[in-house]
Amino acid sequence: MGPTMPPSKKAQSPSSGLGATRGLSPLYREAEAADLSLSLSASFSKAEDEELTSLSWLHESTDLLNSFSHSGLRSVSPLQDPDGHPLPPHSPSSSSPSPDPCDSSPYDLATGANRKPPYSFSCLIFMAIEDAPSKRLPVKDIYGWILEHFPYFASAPTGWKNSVRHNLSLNKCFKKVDKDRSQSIGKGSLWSIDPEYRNNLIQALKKTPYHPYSPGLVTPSTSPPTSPQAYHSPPLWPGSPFLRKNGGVILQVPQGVIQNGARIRSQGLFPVIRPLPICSVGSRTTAIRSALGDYLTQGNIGHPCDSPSPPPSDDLQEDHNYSTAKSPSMPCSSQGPSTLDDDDDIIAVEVGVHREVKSEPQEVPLDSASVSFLSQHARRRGLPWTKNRLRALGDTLPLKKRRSAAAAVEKPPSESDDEEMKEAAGSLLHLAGVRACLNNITNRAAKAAQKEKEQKEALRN
DNA sequence: AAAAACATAAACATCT
DNA sequence: TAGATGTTTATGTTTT
Repeated sequence: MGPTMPPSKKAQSPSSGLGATRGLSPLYREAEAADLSLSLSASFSKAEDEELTSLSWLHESTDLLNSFSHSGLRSVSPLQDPDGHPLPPHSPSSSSPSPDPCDSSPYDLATGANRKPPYSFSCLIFMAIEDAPSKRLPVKDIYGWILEHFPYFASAPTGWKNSVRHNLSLNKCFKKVDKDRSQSIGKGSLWSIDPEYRNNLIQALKKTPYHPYSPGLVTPSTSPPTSPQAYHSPPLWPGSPFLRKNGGVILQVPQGVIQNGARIRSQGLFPVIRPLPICSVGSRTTAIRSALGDYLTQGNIGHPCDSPSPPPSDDLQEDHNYSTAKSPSMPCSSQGPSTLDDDDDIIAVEVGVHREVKSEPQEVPLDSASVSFLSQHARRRGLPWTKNRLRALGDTLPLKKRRSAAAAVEKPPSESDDEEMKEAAGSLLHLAGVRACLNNITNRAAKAAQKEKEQKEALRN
């Protein structure tokens, strides 16, 4: 970027973070996937092969489904081992011989306060601002919010404040609000979230393994989103206005509890921070996510984006300030600039299964999150073509001017939500069908067993 | 290996 | 003037 940049270093894309803290998600994701990802899909295929003659696979699968949905639901609830026994928050001395990916976390689950939170500064700032009633905060209050929710920073080196300011300045997701001189708040300005980039911040939070945006953290809403905006930018974290308006909030963490370095408050906007996934549970969930994901992808859900047409970019970092420009609208996205990647696919399945399991198939509520997630399930990563294009454009402009310049080449969102709603509904219903089928067979098996038992008893008598 | 994402440090300007 | 705030540059680390 800078003209003085060493040639060996690529023009720095000093994107202030939009993504989750690195190093966590990929590690545990991989390990999870490697663990039980085969078990469910294997079960499904086994069913086909054996023509349902054996029911062992079924119980296996059903258990997995249940545990998956439950683990998704009770994201802050007691973690369980594969047998359903509660696990301590973090057990490095786990008997598992294989390396535990969770151990690689820089996070201290036991105290939460000693280690750096698994959120990038941009996520922290975002949460702070979103937590403010007026959705705008002076830096000082952003400091305060971070300190209040992440005690780690109380004893952290003072540089973090510099990083916060650095992020505010450089991340175009954050916008300085012109301060009314009459209502001066003292030094500095108020900072707010640029609505254009809000979705991207949400996506960034989603990429954090413990993000409070996870649909798994919330109860399914029983009514559809009330505003069109909700379809595009569903604020799904517990306590969000959206949720408050549409349903309940699952909060199972006592007030004041510190988890993942976050001080949990029941009334806060981001009161729930997902605990670091314990692998025995996490691997299950990923297994199911993976298996169901494959299942859904194999022609069970058609999506316009599955066609050979160029896949949309879902690079969240396209919204970074320094040299990149706002990410473009996606031809198949109803969610604004960014689309979903594999992580989001995971969430999509999580939502679907969770809802399906919790309610009758016909009662599956379709909120914006599940709609978007499911509809984009099979989407694949695309080349961030606009990123390069816009970067080339932006590099020649002063920092803040790049934003407007980039915006000038933006295209408005074009995809209708209806199509995705239909697909999502199909996906959910399909999941519901899978589950119903499983239940059906389970019931029949149980009945058969019962009958057999009764016959034996009758014979004995 | 290169690129990208993110963190951190620091210099400097501006404002209160 | 001091300190807070805001901007920018430089560079290191880690992940993709």
